[in-house]
Amino acid sequence: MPDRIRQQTVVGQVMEKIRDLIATGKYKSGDKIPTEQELADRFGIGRSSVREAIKIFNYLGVLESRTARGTFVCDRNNISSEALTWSILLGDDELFELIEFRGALELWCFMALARQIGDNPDTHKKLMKKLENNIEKMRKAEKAEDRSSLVRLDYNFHKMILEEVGNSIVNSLYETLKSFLYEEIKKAHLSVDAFPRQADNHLRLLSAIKSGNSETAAGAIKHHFRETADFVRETMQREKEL
Amino acid sequence: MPDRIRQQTVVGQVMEKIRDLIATGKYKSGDKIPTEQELADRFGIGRSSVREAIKIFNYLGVLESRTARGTFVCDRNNISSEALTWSILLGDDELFELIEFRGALELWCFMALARQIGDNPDTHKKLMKKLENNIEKMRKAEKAEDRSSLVRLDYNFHKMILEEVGNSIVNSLYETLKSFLYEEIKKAHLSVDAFPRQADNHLRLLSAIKSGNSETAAGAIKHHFRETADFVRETMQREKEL
DNA sequence: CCTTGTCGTATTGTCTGACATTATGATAAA
DNA sequence: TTTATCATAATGTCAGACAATACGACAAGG
Repeated sequence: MPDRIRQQTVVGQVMEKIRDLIATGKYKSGDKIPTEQELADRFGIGRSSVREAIKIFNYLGVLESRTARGTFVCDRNNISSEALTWSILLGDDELFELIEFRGALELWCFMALARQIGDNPDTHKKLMKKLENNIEKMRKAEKAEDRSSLVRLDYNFHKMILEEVGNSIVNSLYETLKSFLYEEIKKAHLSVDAFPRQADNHLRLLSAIKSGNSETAAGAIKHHFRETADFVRETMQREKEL
Repeated sequence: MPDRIRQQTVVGQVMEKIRDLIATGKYKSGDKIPTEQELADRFGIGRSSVREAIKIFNYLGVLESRTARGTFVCDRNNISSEALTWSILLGDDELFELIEFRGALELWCFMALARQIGDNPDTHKKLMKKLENNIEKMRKAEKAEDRSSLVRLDYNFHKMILEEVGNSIVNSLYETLKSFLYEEIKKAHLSVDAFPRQADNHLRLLSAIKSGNSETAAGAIKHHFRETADFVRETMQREKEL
């Protein structure tokens, strides 16, 4: 089946024009492009068509419109991984696939981090300190049976590691996953009597990282996620029984 | 420096509204959303504001507006690659992050697959056959110096594995990445004289999977991706020298 | 000299109403 | 049964208006 023929719309043509202006270097990072009215006049079209094109570029992080000032070409572009995010949003994926996927992201981050530490044990000292601190708080929360804090601490633990490795795409996706999983996991924690011993579990993860051996780290994170998955599975089972 | 305060614009709010409508499942893939005028009335705003929001979603491949028919929710494999294309114009950093991210997805799939085979060596026999077949074709393509085929075979090799493991999120994301990376890698292959010995490389990957040991698989895939990254880096270097 | 307040201006943000274009289905004609 | 015509509804586009606002100039006051 051939792709649907999409006749070139005015907005599409404007986008190409603007794209060319940037691609050819006519306007560079930080430059101010002509006003909407000016572009509309130059292209012989309505201002709203120009606006729609500019709006899209705004969303893509290519242009930035500032009220009363004008529209500028962005510099270091943080191209939106929104497109990737939407990909997740649009699917009616199973909870387990989300957890699996989250595991894939973390697996990679853990291994990368362990590897870096293996190469040079002096790096990431600060992070280690913060992680230890976090685990300490977990212990307190466990004692106080403060489950809400526990979930937050759990999330923070993983988030800190993700950020340290610093792939912005991975981070952005993780953030998206969070909004899906966070509530789910929180609910799970609140609904059951027992919950995993988080502090100990995370301590194991930390040791694995410190070992500087990516295989050890991989083993630990895989184990961790298998436990999480089991826990969620169990919780859902109980919910069904009600 | 604190983030710039960006006051919520009407269009931004509309986008959130629409996003919610989809996220909450009110409108699913293939559904027709209300007309622009209807949405404008419902939200108590002008039609042009609704249009701008819808336009952006159109570009991202989330919605599809058809003249005289209405606006529909896309299914997720239409997520626009064009949006990602823009990042080519931008820094090289993003490119490496994408490659890294792709590596993260594959790492997980390889390990999962190897693990499954380790647990039960009789599974996935059919896939193994197909992979061997693919490598054979690579050999021929290498002899014929048919680089275009080589890129396609490379992609297929990885795609087959991803599909076998069968996490739909991972697959969907990989598909999105493909449209973006495919061209980039193809360009790289075409522009340099030498290229890696793909058949041998992939044979190593296959053996690692067959071993049924996920650590072995992890090592192999990491090595593979380090090579790929180096190759791209090198290519870009050469391009800069021109 | 420095701060503060006021005002004009330029530009984006938004609304409205109009008309153009076109895909679809109903109806009529052959 | 096929073809032609037409009405309808929706998006596509345009023009004009006004609102909101950031910024610079300039004046007032200390």
